[in-house]
Amino acid sequence: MVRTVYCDKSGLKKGTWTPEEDRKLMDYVTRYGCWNWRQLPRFAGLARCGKSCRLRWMNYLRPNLKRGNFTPQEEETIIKLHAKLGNRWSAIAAELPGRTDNEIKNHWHTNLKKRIDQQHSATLEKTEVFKSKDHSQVESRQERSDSVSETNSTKSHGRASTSQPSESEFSGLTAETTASSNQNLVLEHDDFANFLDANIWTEPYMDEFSFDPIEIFTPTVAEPEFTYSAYDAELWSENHF
DNA sequence: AAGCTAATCAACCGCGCACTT
DNA sequence: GAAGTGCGCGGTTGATTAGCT
Repeated sequence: MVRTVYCDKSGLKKGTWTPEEDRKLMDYVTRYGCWNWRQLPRFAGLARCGKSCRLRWMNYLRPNLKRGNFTPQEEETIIKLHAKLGNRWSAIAAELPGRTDNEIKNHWHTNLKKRIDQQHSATLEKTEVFKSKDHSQVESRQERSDSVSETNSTKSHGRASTSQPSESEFSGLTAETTASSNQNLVLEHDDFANFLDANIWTEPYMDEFSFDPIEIFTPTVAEPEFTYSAYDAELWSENHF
């Protein structure tokens, strides 16, 4: 899962990082901090571009990074935040200590997105089933109504057989139907509402692009600037090398 | 065992923003 | 105000692994 090492035109190394490079970067950042990513590789003795160093540090070498599988709680948080914030991975990562934006982004694209899509299509399917079921009831109701009023009017024919029942058709139906005859329909409405409630991700997901980022994005308390002692570095190195 | 496909994830690339000169 | 520089972010790529036929 790593890119082969190669050098670009300017002689800068690209591709996977070697343990030696990691150690150099770790040592340097631990000792001097990341005062200038562009200059850093030169001083750290690395034939890498600053961007690459920054990325490696942020996504892999930075201490307090969690490795391994995402917990269900973390996944839940990601889904919620994604519904709220969209693809603002860094903002999402800020809410998940120890996780990087890259890691979250990868996890989203490889796992969570599919899951959400499945839920989304299941919701649509159920909605369609509900609509067609409801529609057929409207139609049968309309037919009965039509048959009654057939002698009085012939102009209303055909309307009920057109695609979707309108809102007025629904409200008319509620007003017209007796308690006993519409009981099933009411229950189904409730079931549908319950289904939507139970399917807690549906709404925010579908509403993803209609949020007001300024209104809903509540900045969290910034984490204190990372301070890293030589002892920590040693301890970390022991565990990782 | 071999070949193929899908999944995973580290790393690269390009763009935009903020800051400095 | 324009140009230059650095950084951060999000999208994309591609090598490797896992799973299936």
